[in-house]
Amino acid sequence: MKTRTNRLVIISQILNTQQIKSQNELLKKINDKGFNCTQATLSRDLKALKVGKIANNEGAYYYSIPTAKAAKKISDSSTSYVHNGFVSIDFAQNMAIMKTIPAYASSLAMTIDMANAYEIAGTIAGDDTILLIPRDGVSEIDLRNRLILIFPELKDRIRR
Amino acid sequence: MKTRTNRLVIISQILNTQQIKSQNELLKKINDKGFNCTQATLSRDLKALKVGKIANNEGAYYYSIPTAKAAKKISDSSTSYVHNGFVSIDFAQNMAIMKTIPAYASSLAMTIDMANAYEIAGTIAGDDTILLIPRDGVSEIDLRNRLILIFPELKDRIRR
DNA sequence: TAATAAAATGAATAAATATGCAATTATGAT
DNA sequence: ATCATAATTGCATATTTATTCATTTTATTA
Repeated sequence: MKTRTNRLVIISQILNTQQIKSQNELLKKINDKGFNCTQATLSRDLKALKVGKIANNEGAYYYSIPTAKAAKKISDSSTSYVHNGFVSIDFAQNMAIMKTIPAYASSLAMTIDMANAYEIAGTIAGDDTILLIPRDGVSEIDLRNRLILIFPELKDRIRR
Repeated sequence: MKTRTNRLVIISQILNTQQIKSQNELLKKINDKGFNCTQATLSRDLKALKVGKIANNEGAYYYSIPTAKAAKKISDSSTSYVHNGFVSIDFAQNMAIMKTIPAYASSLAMTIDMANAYEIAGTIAGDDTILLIPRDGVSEIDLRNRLILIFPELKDRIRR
């Protein structure tokens, strides 16, 4: 049976696995799967799914379903952040840049400093950002693992 | 002086602070600021900035500038660097991390400091790395454009 | 089940966005 | 400076997406 809900499911599957760049392109794929509908319906479907249109590296635009990642970000900022204000962590140029809830950076940085972790040469905290400077020779993985030791609850949030 | 780069800066400022839902809406704001251009130009500008259109919680669509996190490495460290030691630049968590030829970081950072760029709150230079800290509210695009103003020869290496 | 309300859809079209082309302006090289 | 090349832009229009209105399908209630 080909109900609207089925169609929405298929659409989100398609958008999660392919870079679709127009509704007509999507329409063809949807028709191939046995749904017959028109562009007008797809326009409404995409709105219902809150699908956005964003650019990839090459600058080509494609439809994008709000990802689990984005959803997570939203839930992070509203409710379920961990106790110390941790929001996210990024690695660049062999440093770690940790984002926190506004105003939480210095207390979180202090917690890190007090752990006396060998891997961490020092920290610089702003309002909602901490820069973690690893010692020479310390890899990103080493740093991640150390942070997980300090904050076990980060385990599921720190890996890609 | 109202150059294209100026316009791009203003556009990104607007998009970072307001939820703009159509190019005509943006066109009015841009015109108010003294730029006169047409919708066609804005269409091209948005593409150049890789602006996407995404839904907010209520399901209304608005333009969105890609975040620093989503932006990826934009320079190629294998090609020849420019005269002042610049090698590459990366953006993360709304900061810029600039790599230079070894020992060139502090002199390059000094050049940046002397430009007295509003967008840049400060710099920290190591041996071959400079951390550029933007002022609150300054976007990655603002920073890129400012750096291009300081070092015109970066133009092709700093923007996609 | 029949009657009624709500939701979903297509066809046509409005609205929004992108683009081909020609003109203009900026950039570089000699 | 002068010429050549590349970048930027507006206009007109093509392409893409959203919406109105009428109709059909699905759900709800008596």
